[in-house]
Amino acid sequence: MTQFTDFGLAQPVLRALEEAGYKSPTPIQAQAIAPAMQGRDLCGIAQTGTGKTAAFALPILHRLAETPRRPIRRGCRVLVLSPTRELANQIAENFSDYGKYLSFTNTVVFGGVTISRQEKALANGVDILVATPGRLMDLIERRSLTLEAVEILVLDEADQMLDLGFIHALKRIVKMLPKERQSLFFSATMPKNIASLADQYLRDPVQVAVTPVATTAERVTQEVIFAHTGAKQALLNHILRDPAIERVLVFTRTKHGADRVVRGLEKVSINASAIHGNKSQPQRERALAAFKDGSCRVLVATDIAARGIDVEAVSHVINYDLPNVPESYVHRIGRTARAGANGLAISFCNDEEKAYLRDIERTTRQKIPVAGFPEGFSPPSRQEAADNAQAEERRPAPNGQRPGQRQGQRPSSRPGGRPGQGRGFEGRGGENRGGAGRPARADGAPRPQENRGEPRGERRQAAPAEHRSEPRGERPRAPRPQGSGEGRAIGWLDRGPRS
DNA sequence: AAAAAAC
Repeated sequence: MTQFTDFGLAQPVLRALEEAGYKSPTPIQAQAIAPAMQGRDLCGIAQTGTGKTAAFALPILHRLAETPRRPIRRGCRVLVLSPTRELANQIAENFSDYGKYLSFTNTVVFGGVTISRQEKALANGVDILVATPGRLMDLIERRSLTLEAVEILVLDEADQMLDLGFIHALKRIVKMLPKERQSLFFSATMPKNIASLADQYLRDPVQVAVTPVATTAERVTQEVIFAHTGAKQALLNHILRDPAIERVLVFTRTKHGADRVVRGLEKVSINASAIHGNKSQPQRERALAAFKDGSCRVLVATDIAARGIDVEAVSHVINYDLPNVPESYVHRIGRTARAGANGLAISFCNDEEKAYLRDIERTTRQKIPVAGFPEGFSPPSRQEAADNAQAEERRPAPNGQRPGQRQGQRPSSRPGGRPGQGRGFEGRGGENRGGAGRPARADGAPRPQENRGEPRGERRQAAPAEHRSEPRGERPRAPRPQGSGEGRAIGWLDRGPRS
């Protein structure tokens, strides 16, 4: 069996790996590290959770260590592009971890936080820059960043980047890169548009594939519970009353849905926070940090967190809404059962979602066992649920607003409702600082206030499939978080003397 | 259709 020591990685990299307790590479690492170390281009098909980040971070650190040189002013030697801010942060943390015994500078830039600190961080150049496309373009247009000296390009989650409409930004970015460079592409799936992009940008790439598309993670026990829309919240509240569920990720289909679920949980005194694209960056960071450090056991998320968010010891994933894209289901449940742990994925399915369920089962080529309601749970009738929803609409919110009333014309610009502060002028900045001032708890987090006015009447529809009810299997105990959970603060890798 | 992403 291959060990990390077999690759001939630079000693400081090996030392960091050893300290982290990593001995043998995952399949993607086993295939990707050697060619990437040699400077080959790479096209990797791998889902998150396969050890993809280390698969490119380790050889990149090795190559930097082999050819130490000072980055040019406002330039970077390695550019890593990520579709979401959280993933960008995480990639940068990984570089910091694996590179802790090297003296490279590593910074991350993304939107939603003040730009001036990022500009300062780039002024003297950095070795490794992790970025989301929008802020990257912004920095380039401001002449705070140049890509003329990039030696290695990494495109992470390429398929999601394209889904999110980053193709134009991507093309502009790649045009600015030197022709002579190493390019590493990673994608969970390889649809035609990604394949042609790879064709265009990669030179004689090594193809690496480790997981067939839409393979659900092993060790994730899956089940589906049929519940009409009005019963879902009560069902969730009931399930989460079990204190054995220590860290649970709840997925909703919409941003409003996420906020609504959080409010529903809070009504029964279950502390939860939401993470989605309408939240300010500080709110997003607070929510994720509180979830990671255990001060908040329930994180309600849109698909922003479906990919790439690597939180240890997520014991349960609950699909409050089924995703209409089967791949999304795979990514979501892949958030649990990570690092050798077991996990349980429970999906709520209403009449309208039964079609999605069939799609998911077809794509993953497996039937998801149907579970009945948990013991002691009786769902509200559709009528009751509709009445409750109506009452909820009439009930004034604590801030004096009625649910459904908009905060302003552009609710997303001031998601937390902090008067007088735009989202770009608070928080700790996007660069890789020591994390000073990052609140450890979500306690002070502003409550979501974007409400919605959509009536909650149940749209009835003929129930197509009759699914057999099965007894609920034994639930896995939530694994205890290892160490601090949050990990150490992201730090600058202080530039030491160069050899 | 919704998701995220720059200001």
